[in-house]
Amino acid sequence: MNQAPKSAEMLETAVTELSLATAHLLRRLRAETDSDELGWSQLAILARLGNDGPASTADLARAESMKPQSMGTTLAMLEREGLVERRPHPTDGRQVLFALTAEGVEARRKRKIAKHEWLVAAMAKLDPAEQRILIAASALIRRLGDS
Amino acid sequence: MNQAPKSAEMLETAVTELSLATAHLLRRLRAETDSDELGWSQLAILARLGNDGPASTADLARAESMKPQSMGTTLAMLEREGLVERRPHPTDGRQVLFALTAEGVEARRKRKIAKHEWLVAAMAKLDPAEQRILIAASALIRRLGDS
DNA sequence: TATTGTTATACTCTATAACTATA
DNA sequence: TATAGTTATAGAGTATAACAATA
Repeated sequence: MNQAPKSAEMLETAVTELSLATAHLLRRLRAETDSDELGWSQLAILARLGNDGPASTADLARAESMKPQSMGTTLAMLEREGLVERRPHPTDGRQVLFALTAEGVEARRKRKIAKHEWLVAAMAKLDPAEQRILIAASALIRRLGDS
Repeated sequence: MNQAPKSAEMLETAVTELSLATAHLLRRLRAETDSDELGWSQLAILARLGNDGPASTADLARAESMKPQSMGTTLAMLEREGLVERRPHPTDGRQVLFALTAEGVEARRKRKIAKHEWLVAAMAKLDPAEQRILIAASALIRRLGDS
């Protein structure tokens, strides 16, 4: 008996645990958060535009596993709040590039703090080894989502 | 420079990564799943009733970080599908206990497999050390959600 | 013909509010 | 008066369908 998952059944158990636990964490996090904050996909869009620069609706939809129509709706909200702005694509007249506004840069910095306050406090209570596991797992979870 | 988070800022970064990555994974998982499956909270309810036995609406709501009204609605759906059944509480006439039906036991076994098929495949591609990190992290994430 | 984006509509999940019944 | 549950309504987030513009 070693620590590695050995069978499809063990992987299935692990996957069930992972998905139910993460679903619960996100529900909890929403319950603990003041509701006029930005949603997860909205924060993800700000992060992506901040890190990678301007991007089109279709690019962002692919990156965040959403349909382009849904991404369009979400971008329209962020635009209405003044956090992103439209730019014409230099060569392709169909595309619209979205970029962070100055206000969007500021929102990215500030508003994610409110959203995460509860989780920061909860994570601060873990010991350093446990925190390291979660940090390593975050990178793996991102890879799974992107794969 | 060691591996442990040392400041509030490092914890904030870690928390942002964790929440955005998990939110993306759950979106992706939904996109990859045939849509007539059970939702996450529905699967969580079946798991909890299967592991811990019958429970009331209020108990389940607390356990899954939902409002009792929302839990009531969700339980009503599961009842309509024949997966859970009502029982009177032995001593408290206000409470209703919910329990898995035989069909619910079966659903718990079968339908979560369909829901998780994609993630099992993705996780199977990780190496054993990475799988172990995710398994350890799942338990921590559950603790964070319950805390 | 394929791709990008928009608009309209609908569905899922969860919340809030108002109510009834029991403790 | 406090707690458990129900019903009605609303909101966020995302999907599908139908369409227009550009490649």
